[in-house]
Amino acid sequence: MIGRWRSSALEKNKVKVRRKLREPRFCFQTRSDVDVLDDGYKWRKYGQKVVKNSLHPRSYYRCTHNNCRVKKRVERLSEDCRMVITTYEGRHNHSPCDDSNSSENDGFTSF
DNA sequence: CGTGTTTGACCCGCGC
DNA sequence: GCGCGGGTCAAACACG
Repeated sequence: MIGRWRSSALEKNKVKVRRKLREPRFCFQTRSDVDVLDDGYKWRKYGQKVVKNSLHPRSYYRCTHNNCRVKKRVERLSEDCRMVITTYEGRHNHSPCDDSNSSENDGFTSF
């Protein structure tokens, strides 16, 4: 069976994983021809799944930062292919164009 | 050579 | 208790 032995760290590391995901989710509806809107952050696609609500596949993006675990969910409307729903999950702990002047853990901790 | 993208499989929570 | 829907990860491939 040459499948996927994902049991690497899954054997006994079942603890602590899959937390509550309590981060607030910001949903934005944008009418654009492109799926991903460059808002200043870099996103890396980590999955794609088709849902019943939409006849189109949903794309899952993640911030490619070191200390940023913000997730972005891009869904397309079945009635309007040009309309995409961008759902931001979590909060960025760095500036959009992070370089030198980074806000880092400054005010986001209050959240 | 490195990073990003793509796809399939696996896991968990909820509904019936 | 079982089935289904939804979400995540990891390995391979393509492009810069």
